[in-house]
Amino acid sequence: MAYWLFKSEPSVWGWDDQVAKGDAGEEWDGVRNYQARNFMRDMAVGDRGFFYHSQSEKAVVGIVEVIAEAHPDSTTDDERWECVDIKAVKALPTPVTLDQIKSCEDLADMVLVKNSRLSVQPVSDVEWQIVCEMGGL
DNA sequence: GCCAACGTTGGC
DNA sequence: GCCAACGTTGGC
Repeated sequence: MAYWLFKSEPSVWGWDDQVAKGDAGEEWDGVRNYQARNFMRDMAVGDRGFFYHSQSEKAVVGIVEVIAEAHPDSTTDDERWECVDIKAVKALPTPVTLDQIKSCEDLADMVLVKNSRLSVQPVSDVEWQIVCEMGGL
């Protein structure tokens, strides 16, 4: 199983919105970046991901699960763009902030730190474990 | 609100 | 195919 990180502006689509969708989940649409799209193509049903709030909050707030593989993005007719469906699994007891991640030596190589603009990114097994622990899981 | 970093577009 | 111009993102 692979791990990922999904970034969103909470004012547009936040963790609460994701939770409200329940097990039905929602497609992660609106991605218009090739790198991010390619990562979504690599995802498999059952993969887990962090849900990250950018902008004012800048913290990992929850865990999601991929429930559908990449398919055409329903928000555009441009067939270049695809997206997966994800559902909320559980909130982190304590959100893990970007500051915390940056101040942890073992997380210095996280894509979140190195390429902050990428909205969908891979997370290594080790990074996953560390952030989960920091979040109280 | 500013600005740096990055990706994309389009002219040549 | 290169590169300048532009738009967008996201941290500060």
